[in-house]
Amino acid sequence: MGLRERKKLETRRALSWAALRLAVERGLDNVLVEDIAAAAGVSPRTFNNYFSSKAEAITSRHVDRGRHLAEQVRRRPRTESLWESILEAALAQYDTGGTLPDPEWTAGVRLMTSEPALIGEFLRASSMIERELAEAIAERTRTDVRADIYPRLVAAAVGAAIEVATDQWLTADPPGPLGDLVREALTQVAAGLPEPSTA
Amino acid sequence: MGLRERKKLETRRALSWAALRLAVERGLDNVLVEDIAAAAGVSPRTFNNYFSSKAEAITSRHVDRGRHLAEQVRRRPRTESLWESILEAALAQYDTGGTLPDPEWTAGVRLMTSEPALIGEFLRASSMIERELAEAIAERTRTDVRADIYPRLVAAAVGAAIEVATDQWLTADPPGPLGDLVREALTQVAAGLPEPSTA
DNA sequence: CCGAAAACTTGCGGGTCCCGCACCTTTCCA
DNA sequence: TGGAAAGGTGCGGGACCCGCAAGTTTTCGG
Repeated sequence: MGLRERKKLETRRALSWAALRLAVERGLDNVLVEDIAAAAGVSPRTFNNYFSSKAEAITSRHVDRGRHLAEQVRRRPRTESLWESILEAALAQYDTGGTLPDPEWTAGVRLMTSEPALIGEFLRASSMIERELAEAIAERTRTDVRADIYPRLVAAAVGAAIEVATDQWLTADPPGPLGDLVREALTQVAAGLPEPSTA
Repeated sequence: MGLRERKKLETRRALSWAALRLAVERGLDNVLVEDIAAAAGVSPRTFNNYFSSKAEAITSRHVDRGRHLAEQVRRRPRTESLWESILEAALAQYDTGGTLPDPEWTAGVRLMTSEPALIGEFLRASSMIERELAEAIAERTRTDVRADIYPRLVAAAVGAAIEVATDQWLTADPPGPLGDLVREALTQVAAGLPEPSTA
């Protein structure tokens, strides 16, 4: 990888990181593009060469994380069933086993899901991720992303499960382990979300 | 309902309708807030008293449609299972039985899901709808939207299924009946999305 | 029916955003 | 090593969105 591309990636990371950090610190409305650019050591004009909006810069790291999940699903051994692979890949990312998740990530998600101006872009990012996840699933199941409804359906359902689990975790009063919630959500989805018996 | 509220609702409808129509006709970038306001017979400033952005105005009708779905789930007879109710409510909205769906709606969805500046707001709107749907499901299943993961999980899964079905329908080359796709998607989700046997 | 209060509309002004364009600097590669 | 390609920057402008302070319409109690 040449110097050129390395610098670009570095600048991109610096910008998205600065955007997220500043927005968490002061609130989105108190952060100008100018501030983000300054914090990353580039001109304001350059900011918009990398991201087309503040929101996109902030959600950029969320996208990276999601890509990682799709990648992991792809790497899982074929001896597993699809749902086993998905569950394991998801847990590898969300089950922190005892310790708390990265506080920076927590603050980021909390910001993106609460600030009205960010929610849309956040969901859009999730949607992009689901597209990649669908590709991975299509590969695994030998289905066709364009012709078959199946891979996108699974990807969307998985995305929904993780989203709900995360949201529940963020608002739960005594915050239990996030991994457990993700497992619970995915298991229920894979079981067809049977109506709870009103015993 | 007083004269005041009636007029307000009328203005709101006029604005969102004008926004959608103009955007479909000329493309989003060739429509100014000024144009929308003019088409609805109010001042530009008034536009932003009703909607906080062009995107919100356009997606407003999508929200209305979604609310209707949640409402219908609520009204279904309790003799049905939850999934029966959901399926019937969804089909009542999406199965046009033979005839083609409202071309205005089709154009609207196509616009909202293709124009980058609208996708975020579109998903945000869907998310709002899912929240209401979750309430309806919680009511039906005597679960708690805040404490239990179940109702939101179902709502999100249903939203995902409808979204995928719609998207598939929009891009399918010989466009089959939308109702069939929605039925198929919801049925698969309710069955736990079993991995297709690689027969 | 009336008059004040409440609600809505509108114009103005300003801060911000985002992009096209042209110019300059840096990196690449033959 | 020198031209080509790509990235960074400043300028300028169109558009957006909101606060504010009138002005106007609807409401409602007496």
